[in-house]
This record gives sequence, C-alpha cells and structure tokens, in this order.
Amino acid sequence: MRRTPVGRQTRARGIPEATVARLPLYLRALTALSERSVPTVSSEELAAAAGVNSAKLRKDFSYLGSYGTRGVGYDVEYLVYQISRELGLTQDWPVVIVGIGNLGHALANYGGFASRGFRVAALLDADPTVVGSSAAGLPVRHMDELEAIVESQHVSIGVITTPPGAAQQVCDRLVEAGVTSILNFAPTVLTVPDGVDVRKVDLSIELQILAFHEQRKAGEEPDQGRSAEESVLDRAPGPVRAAAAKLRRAAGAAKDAKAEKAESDSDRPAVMPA
Amino acid sequence: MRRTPVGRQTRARGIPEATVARLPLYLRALTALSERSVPTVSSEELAAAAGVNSAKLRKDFSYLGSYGTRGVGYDVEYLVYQISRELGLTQDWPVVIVGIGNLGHALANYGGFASRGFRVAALLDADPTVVGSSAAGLPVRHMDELEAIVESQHVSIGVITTPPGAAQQVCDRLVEAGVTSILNFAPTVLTVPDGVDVRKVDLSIELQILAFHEQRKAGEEPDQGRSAEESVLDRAPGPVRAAAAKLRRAAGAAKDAKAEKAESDSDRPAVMPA
DNA sequence: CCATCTTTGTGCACACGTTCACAAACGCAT
DNA sequence: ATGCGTTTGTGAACGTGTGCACAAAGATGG
Repeated sequence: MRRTPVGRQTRARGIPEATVARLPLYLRALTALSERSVPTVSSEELAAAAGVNSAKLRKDFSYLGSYGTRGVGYDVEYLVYQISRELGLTQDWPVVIVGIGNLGHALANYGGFASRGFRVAALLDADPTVVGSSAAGLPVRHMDELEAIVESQHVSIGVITTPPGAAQQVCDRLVEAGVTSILNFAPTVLTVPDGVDVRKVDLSIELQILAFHEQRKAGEEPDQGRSAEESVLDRAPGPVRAAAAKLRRAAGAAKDAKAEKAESDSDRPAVMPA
Repeated sequence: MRRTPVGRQTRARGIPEATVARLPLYLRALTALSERSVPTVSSEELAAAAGVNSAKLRKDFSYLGSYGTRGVGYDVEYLVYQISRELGLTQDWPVVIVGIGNLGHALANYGGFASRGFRVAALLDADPTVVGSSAAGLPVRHMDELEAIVESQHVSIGVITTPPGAAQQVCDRLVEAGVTSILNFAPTVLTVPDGVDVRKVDLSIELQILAFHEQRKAGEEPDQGRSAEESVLDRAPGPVRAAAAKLRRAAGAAKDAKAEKAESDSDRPAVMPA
C-alpha cells in the first residue's frame, strides 16, 4: 500500500507550491493554539491567525486530506501533527551553516530552527581568526571539515551565509559532499545540478520592493523623476526611439547616462547604487 | 504631461507584482556588468546572469518601456538607471531598525543596504543594557526616541527584528509615528491599517519548505510515515472519516494525537515542534 | 539600396493561484 | 428522528504569471 500518485494531479502527490509555502504559517498559528490548549479551531479563526483568506486555507488543507469536521472545525493537535508530517518536520534535519559572520551568528542563535526539528550540526568558516570561536554554544570549525561532517552526520541541508564571492564555491563543495537542499543568503545566483533545491533569502531585495511601493504611494503628485524629453521617449514605440538609442550608444555609455540624468534630475538627490 | 495610467492596465502604471520582485535581480546583474564596463547586453545573457528565462525578462522590461535595441540588446548603464528609478532607488530612503539582537546587528552591518540607496537612520532597542552600545558605527538608541527620529528624519521604512512578542507593539508605534512600509523579521502576523505595506522574511519558513522537498526526494521508497490505518483514513472522504474524527475528539485531543503517533511511528524519531 | 542576420517586443495559449458561493456533512436540541 | 444552525470541502469563474513562437525592427555587409 504505497502512497503513490493517485492521478488527481499531474505532479506526484500534487500539493501546489503556493500551498506548501503557507503550511509553515498554519503550523505556527496552530502550535500557538495548541499551547493555549485550544481543542478545535474553525477555518475562519485559523485563517485570521495566519493572516490569510479562509477559503484559501480550506483549499490548502483539502490537498492534505479531509482533516476537518463540518460544523465543528479542525482538531488542533491532529492538524499540527498532519502538517508537521507533511512538511517532514517529524524527522530530524541536521543543518550546516557556512559563513559565520553577523548573519551566520544570528542564524545559529535563531530559536525558530531547533523548535521545528532543525538541528545545527556544525558551524563552518574559512577565516582562521573565526574558526576558534564559538557561537550559540557550538564551536566554529574549519571549512576543511565540511565533507567529513556532512557525511558522518548525514547532513542534507546547507545554509550559506558567506560573502557573495565565496557562495558558489561553497555551494559546489556542499553539493559535492552530498547536500541536496541549500538556503542561500548571499546575494548571488547559484547554479546547481538537477535534483538540488536552492531557495534564496535576499534582505536587500525585500527592501527594494518596499521602496517601489513606497514611491508609488508618495509619488502621485509631484512631477519628479522623468524630464520632459524622457517622458516622451520612454513610452514612444515609434521610430523616434531608435534614433535616441543610437545616440545613447554613440555617446559612449557609462558617463552619458549619469550625466544626462544629473541635468534633468538635479532637483532631487540621485543616490545611484554602486 | 503627467505619467498617469495609460488605460492599458487596470492598476495605475500596471507593473505586475511578479515583475517588481524580479527587478532587483536584474539590477544586481546589471550593476555587475556595469562594473566590468560591459556596454550592452542581450536578453539572453542578462537572463542567464539573473537566473531567469529570457522571454520573461523581455516581458518584464516591456512593462517599463522599450529600452532595448533590436539586433543589439540593452544598454547596460541606461537600463541600470531606468530600473533604479522605477524601484525608487534614485532617492534616499532613511530606515530605522528596531531590535538590535543578533539579526539587527547583522542587518546594520549589511552592505547591500547602503549600496542601494538605503540609509540606516537609527538603531533602536528597548533593552537598557543594549542601548549604550554601538553597531556598524551607529549608536543604539532607546525606543523612546522612535517618534522623534521618524519625524525629524522623515523615515518611511521600518525594519522589525525584535522578539515575536514585541513585534506588533513596535509595529503600532512605527505606524503611529508615520512609517508606511515595514519589513518584518519577527515570526508574527502583523496587522496594520490600510495604506501600510508589510513584507515579511521568515528564516524558519524557508527551511521548512526545503525540508518538504527534501522529504519528497528521499521518501519515495520507504513506507515510513503513515500507519496502515492512517493511510486509509487520510484520503477517505466517505462516512468512515466522520467516525474517526469523533473518536479523536472524544478521546481528548492533546495526548491522543501524539500517543497514537508514538505507536505507529516509533521506528523513527518524532521531533515535534514546540 | 537590398539582403541577411540578430534580437527585441508581444500575441496567444496554457498553467497556476485565488476567490466565490453553495451543497453536503456534522453537532445538537427537541 | 427530525430540524436547525454551523462549518467544511470543492466546483467553477476569474485573475495572474509563464513560455512559446514569430513578426517587426534594427544592424551590418555588399
């Protein structure tokens, strides 16, 4: 009696990615309820606690099976277990953290890991001045030990918190050693072989998205930004644009764009990213 | 000549959210090219550098306007500027970080902020033992100064790196003081009034998603997990389930689920989240 | 000026995700 | 047992995102 694809969905076991991404949210809300010894919860209540729509929550749960009771709601403890199992949190996941700078330190100390079945198997760094020290009660060990640790402790998840320059190299070593899931905090695009999962967390990207919306909110009135010339050019799909593009290139890229901008936008600070 | 909605899309200026989320990726790849003084780049090359599909990239750019030249590609410097402007990075964004623990420290030192127009206006904490210290060359100031700082420096973006218990309270104060965009690292669902944006970064959620896929990869052979009873019940939509649900509740929630599990799953470690 | 080669910009079809709205299922009281 | 109020589970409509594939636009060489 195998739990093989049932044909309902194309993908095996077919839980949508969007649903998987929300399961941890539900789990957190549920464990909070569990700690308060709440026996059952309705989709409406739980959805509110998790910050989502109740219909979405019910549909999400429907992919896992029918764990609710109509007219009553969901059994909190039972649901906690089902979601934990679905996410694979009923087993122990040893994790290595590579790159023990500020962020690596923070992650090593982060309580949310241990409480959800993730165990920090080792902290690794290449810098000899860091290797002796300890963080969160664990010694920082040298990169040379990576392969041995991954193998002996059966580590399948690696966290990269190195500077961007070292990330790909560290990634390669992790994969080579047998790690098949990587959480990347370095602002780099990692390339990995098939079968290896990479998720990235980029702190500055989130801020940039916020800035976009913030600008949208604030920038409805002032005519800041584009000069008259540009506001015409930007959207003009005609042959006019071709000439402009030619001009831009002909004038010698780098300096041109910035200089051109300094003229038209001199009314507000032009903080260009490095 | 205002840059008002052109009617093409429902939303004003209509840049899809998915596109906005990718713009920082493109920007990073482009700045790297810019530093190497590469004058132009094709959608294919840039897409590879950013780790996306080239058609998607071209469609993304098409929302910003027609900045490419057919047969040639995109002018790197010009595109850097256009994306920066679209994201609002051509202006200065003062940011406050609240909660200077490990993570707050890491963020204060994070280079990716300053290089993209984000300026740390202040570090704040409620703990008197932390308030005196300094991080990344900035003094840690007391929460009491929050309102004054936000107002005097025109801070519109706040970063919350407090323990979960304090997050909502801090959030309320930030919003009250005038902050309209919040980046939340605390594992809590924040409720804010309309007009305020919240984005959350949850370190443990990403790991849980990885664990899910990892389990999927590893768990194709062993019949671990569900007991025979459950593998029938989980998917059974019939009237059988009703009786089972009744049993679960009747037997007294909490202990039951775990005990039931301890029997059937005793073959592998059952690390339940707290 | 024409032919050819390259690369963009986008129409179109499809996949995925979200939301609505309601029938079926359940508990409970009578 | 029957009826009533509640809540789940899901079909169906809709919106958003993705990727193909190709015409149009420009560069380049003769």
